[in-house]
Amino acid sequence: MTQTPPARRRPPRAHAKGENTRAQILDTALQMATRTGLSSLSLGAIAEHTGMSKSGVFAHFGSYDDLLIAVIREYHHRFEQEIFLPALQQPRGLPRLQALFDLWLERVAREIDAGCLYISGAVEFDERPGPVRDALVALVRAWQQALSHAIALAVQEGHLPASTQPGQLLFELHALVLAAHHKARFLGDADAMPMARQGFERIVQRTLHSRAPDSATTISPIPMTATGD
Amino acid sequence: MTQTPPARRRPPRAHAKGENTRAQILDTALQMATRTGLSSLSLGAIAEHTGMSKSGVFAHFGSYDDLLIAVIREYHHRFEQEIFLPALQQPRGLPRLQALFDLWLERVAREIDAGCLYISGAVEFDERPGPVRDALVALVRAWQQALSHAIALAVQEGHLPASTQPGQLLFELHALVLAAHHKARFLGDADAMPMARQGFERIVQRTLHSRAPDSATTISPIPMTATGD
Amino acid sequence: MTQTPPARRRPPRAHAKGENTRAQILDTALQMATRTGLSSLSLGAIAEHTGMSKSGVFAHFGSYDDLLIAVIREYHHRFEQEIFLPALQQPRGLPRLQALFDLWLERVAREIDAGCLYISGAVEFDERPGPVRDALVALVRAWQQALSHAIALAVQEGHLPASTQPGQLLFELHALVLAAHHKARFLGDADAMPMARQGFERIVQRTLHSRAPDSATTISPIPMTATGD
Amino acid sequence: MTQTPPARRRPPRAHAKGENTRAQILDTALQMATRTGLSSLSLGAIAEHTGMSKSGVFAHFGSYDDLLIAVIREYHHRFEQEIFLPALQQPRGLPRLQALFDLWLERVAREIDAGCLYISGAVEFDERPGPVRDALVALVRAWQQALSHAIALAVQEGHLPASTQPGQLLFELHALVLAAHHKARFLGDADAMPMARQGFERIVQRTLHSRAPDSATTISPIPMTATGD
DNA sequence: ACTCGCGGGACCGCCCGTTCAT
DNA sequence: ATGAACGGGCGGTCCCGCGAGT
Repeated sequence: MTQTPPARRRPPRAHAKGENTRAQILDTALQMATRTGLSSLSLGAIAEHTGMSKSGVFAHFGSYDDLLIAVIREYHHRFEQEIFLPALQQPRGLPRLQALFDLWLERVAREIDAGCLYISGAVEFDERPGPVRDALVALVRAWQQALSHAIALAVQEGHLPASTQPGQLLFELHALVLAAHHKARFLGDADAMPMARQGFERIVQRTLHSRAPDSATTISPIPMTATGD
Repeated sequence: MTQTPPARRRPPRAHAKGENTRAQILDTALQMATRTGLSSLSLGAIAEHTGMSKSGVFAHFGSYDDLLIAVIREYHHRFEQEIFLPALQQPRGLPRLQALFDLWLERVAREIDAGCLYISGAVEFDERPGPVRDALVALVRAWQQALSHAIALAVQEGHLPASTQPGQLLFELHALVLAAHHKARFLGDADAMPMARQGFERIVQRTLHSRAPDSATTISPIPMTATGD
Repeated sequence: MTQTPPARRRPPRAHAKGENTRAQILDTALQMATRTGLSSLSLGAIAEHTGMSKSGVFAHFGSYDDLLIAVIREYHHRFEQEIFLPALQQPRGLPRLQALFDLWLERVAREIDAGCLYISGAVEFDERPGPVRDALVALVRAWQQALSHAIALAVQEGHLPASTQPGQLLFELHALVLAAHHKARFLGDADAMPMARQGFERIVQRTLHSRAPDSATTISPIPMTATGD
Repeated sequence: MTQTPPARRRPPRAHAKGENTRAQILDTALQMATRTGLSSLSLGAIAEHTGMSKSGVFAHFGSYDDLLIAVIREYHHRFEQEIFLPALQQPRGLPRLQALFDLWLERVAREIDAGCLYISGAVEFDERPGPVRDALVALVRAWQQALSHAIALAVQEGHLPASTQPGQLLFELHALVLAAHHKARFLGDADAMPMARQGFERIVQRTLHSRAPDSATTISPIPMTATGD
């Protein structure tokens, strides 16, 4: 969950006004992207929503691709603020992992202003190589790394058995979120989130039972400091 | 798994030449769509790939939306031929369910001429209401119905405990395929398919042990005729 | 009001079926043209209205222009049947002239299925030289010739003074009809026809008074055979 | 005769360059429209005539309809400058009415760069409802209002008898111009203008004699200031 | 330094009249 | 009399640069 290098073409920003405008553009664009997908972002549409001119929008980013990348980075930043950091408040181990999962899930299936860019973007760009896709992949990988780390900590804490395959578990948790996204946003079914949550519990139960069938079924809150990673 | 809502404008086709051309257009378009997404389909691009003129392509479908719908239906048809029907050869119960899952999975993660339209289309159209989305939703639902049926048969055959929650199981299986699609096509990881398969096994184990821990762990091949559904 | 030479490209027609179809096409096309103008005629639209295929429509006329010309000729034919011939029933002189004027006027301002092709076509083709315009001009001239002849007869009969300038009178009568067309169809005013009729009366009164102020003001029906021209 | 409904989309223009280009586009488009009709205006054709790109032309008007409306308004503006305002220089009453008629007539039958949009547009849009037609109707009505006003002034000045029916007179004058347009531009006859002028005189005579046969036949130039309306 | 007006070139879905073989 | 296919044109939108205003 570390940050990738700064913008590629633009000189280092100094003037506050331009910064603010750029931030406002990104905010608007991000809202549009999470609602109707990255592919619905056009300079004209952003300009209309922001009340600026197309070229005014364009000037803040060297190209359309760079704008997309900036939007993705902005999403990543907010994702960190709203999902990753809050989850760090939870004690390390299963509670934190569960928090990461729940917060993500909540974001995915939220009704308005939602849609996870990591998910919709993945499909939109899965066969369109280029810098945008590269940026997206990098950030998704960072997020998966963070999840992996949380899993490792849970093993380390003894909440999950030592035999746990972290990659497999990550894969399965990710799968649940993807499915929730699909079921909620595409099919329009209302029970996507409880199903994903139940899936999480079932996975954890299964993991616990596979090698440690005698431990407690309900996860007790673990009284450890555990704020850093 | 059979569903063919009536065409909207075109009269029933009779002449063989036009049929062939139309089939060839659909074939080309389907290849393009599975490789780079439905949104990459344009009349001009299809015309170029087929060596026809734009208007020649257009004339076979009353509108662009109708073309998309035809592509989706064609995908559905092939999906039936290559995944659903072959799986029916397996004895009903877990073997057939596994076959459905495996064949689907294989299609999803194939390297060239692949990508599952049910998955990519879902994201591309999850915020674009209209007849195209409706057609897509209908076919995805049909496919999920087929999977549900297979699960129910597995319960009926005693391969899965009576306490099985079919909806939850379907959700989790679907999740694995979505994740495999994501991991293979977007992230480019090679181990997507084994992970999905292992996920399948873990889910089945979980289901078996959840309420009926005493039944057989290994699935014996079931000696029933069971070719129909 | 004499007929111009037959079609230009098609071989002499023999088969009755083809004749009937062609007549039906012309009928449909003529309705469309009088309602929405010659420029709204397209092969596709005609095909749809007739239930035929585009090429089926096309095949009956060597080209689009020939179709237009055929439509214009068909209009001319009906114009003769519905306006010219009935007016010939009136005794020659002012009564017949008035009948020509009234019948024409009625056709021009009729609410549905109306619009005089001689008028709308004149504007649509006034700067588009070619065979269509030539045909249109020829038929309009024929009609004006007929009007001129009626005027001459009225002078000859003594209903109009010998000093009458036939060309000028024709011009002014034509003007009234054009104005009625404009006022009724474009401006949508309901009083177009009475104004045109009053204009007719005023012109005739003026003509009568200019040199023969002593003759009868009301036109007495003239008891002559007068069926031919 | 002044009427400028608010523009529909574009912000108020400030930069001179764009204004100039827009004016040049309108000028070119207006020439094309007066020569070959409003329906001959297409973005591509205008672009070609102006040496610009289609999108360059398009960008100056929010839509094709807005372009047409702008062309019509431009015509209206020039009409005011070249016909209405000069006629105001004539003393009110018959001289001014005659001037309005003559100047209009001259414009209608001019050989190159001519054709009256109020006339050709009326036929082209008489069956095509929409904003373009609405704009055209509004401006034609404004012009007719101006003519009506001039007629009323002529009555007021005693040049025409009090019994004059202004609507009828307007109708007949309009008729003459329509007929001149038809005769000159469609039939290609050279004597359209003199006929229209003679028609004007005959109408005036008719009006004078209809109820006030005792007044002066020849119109004496009226020695009044009367420049405003 | 920032923002904008303006214009371009490519492409979009769609419809046109036309040809050709059947 | 038809269906297939074509080439060209339609109005409209896209992303993108240039030059000038502030």
